[in-house]
Amino acid sequence: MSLRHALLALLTAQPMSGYDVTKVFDRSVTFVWHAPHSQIYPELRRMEIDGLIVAESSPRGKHGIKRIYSVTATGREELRRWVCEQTPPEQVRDAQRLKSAYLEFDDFDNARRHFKAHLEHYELWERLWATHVEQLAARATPLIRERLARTDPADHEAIVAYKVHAYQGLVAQARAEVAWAEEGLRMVDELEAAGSRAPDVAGSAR
Amino acid sequence: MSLRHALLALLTAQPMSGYDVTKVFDRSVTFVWHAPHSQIYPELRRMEIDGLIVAESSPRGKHGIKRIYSVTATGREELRRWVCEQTPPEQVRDAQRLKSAYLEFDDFDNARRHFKAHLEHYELWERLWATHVEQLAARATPLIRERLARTDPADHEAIVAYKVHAYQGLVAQARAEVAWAEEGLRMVDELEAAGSRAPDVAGSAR
DNA sequence: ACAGCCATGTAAGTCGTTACATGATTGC
DNA sequence: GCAATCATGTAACGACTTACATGGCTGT
Repeated sequence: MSLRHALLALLTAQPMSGYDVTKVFDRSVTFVWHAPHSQIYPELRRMEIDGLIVAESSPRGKHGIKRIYSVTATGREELRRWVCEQTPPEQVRDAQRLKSAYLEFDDFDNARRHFKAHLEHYELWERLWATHVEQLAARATPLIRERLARTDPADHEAIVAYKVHAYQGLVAQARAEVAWAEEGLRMVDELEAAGSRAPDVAGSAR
Repeated sequence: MSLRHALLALLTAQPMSGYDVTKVFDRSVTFVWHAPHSQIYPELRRMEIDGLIVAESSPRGKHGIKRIYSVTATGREELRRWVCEQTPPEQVRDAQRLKSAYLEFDDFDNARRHFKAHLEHYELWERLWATHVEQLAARATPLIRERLARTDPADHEAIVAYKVHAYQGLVAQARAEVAWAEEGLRMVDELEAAGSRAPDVAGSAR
């Protein structure tokens, strides 16, 4: 149940509405966890019921209510518990890689298209994450400013260092993916040059 | 629905029982996709209903039936369709990294334990995947032998190359994770040496 | 006889995706 | 007046996890 902890972590920086959270989650580059609003709103409600957060409600129009959530002492304790706990590493489940292992069912052009898309995707994210690392290191994002403003200055160095390091990990991953896709493109060219049979039919032999 | 395609891909190498598949999935290093048997058995049944695979059944003891599944022409076509189709890259959802970004809620010793576990995990998998790459390149695993025996020799080079490349991607990922964890350990040492405050209480300031 | 692995399932519950739905405010 | 964006939800379905459950075969 990491969505809950992602939300808790975010709200320790700054009290926010559900909408603000969805923005940070799916529009900004700020996060290592994706979730759609249809998952976020109900989870915030459940967290409120469980006493991890409290909402300050104000009316919005005739019907709606706007809720600004902030983390309670219980929520803070739960976040601490989760961070301290060792969680077993996730199991591999990598559809992109799985597919790449069976490209003999596809033709060379499409295989190249496949690796090109991979390349472009990770080049983009490498840039986004790298930019975010810079901004974190410069303590320049609104969120890190808020977080630092709410914590003891003696902790600031560690708070920033941990976040910078986490995003650097994502940058490194992205670089590895870019290199892998480039290698894939070279491989397809070589296979084609070596005159491997048009693989459209490969695998259908029996 | 990639489990379905992972199963299809596997069964194109060689007809197998559900049990064999679970072995390949969770005991051997052979795969880039994890799934427990409780997910595999029902999925195989559904795939049979959908005409993607057929079972050759033989009785086992008084009650049980042993089923050996093989891929039909429809199944083969479905696999081809899936491989050719461009799938959007997965969204980030990385609990380990999320946690690492909030280690200020933990103490230095436990933060180190966290990175050590990460390091050991990926060192292990790097070895396992690297070994698998070697064995694939040497065409030495039972599964790749079977697969090659059932396909046109003109395709063998591509079939092996794609699989080798896929697993090399996992090896590269694992190396990046190892380097990241080592960097994390250095970071914690530096933070401690620099005398950042005991972070047990960090973040609880308000 | 017992251990260990072969072999196959069900069930309950959680997590996540996709689509549907509604209304308010702000700026042009 | 309209578009864009703010803001908040529900519903259905599918994917995945964890635990429970059963029985066969093989070697010692």
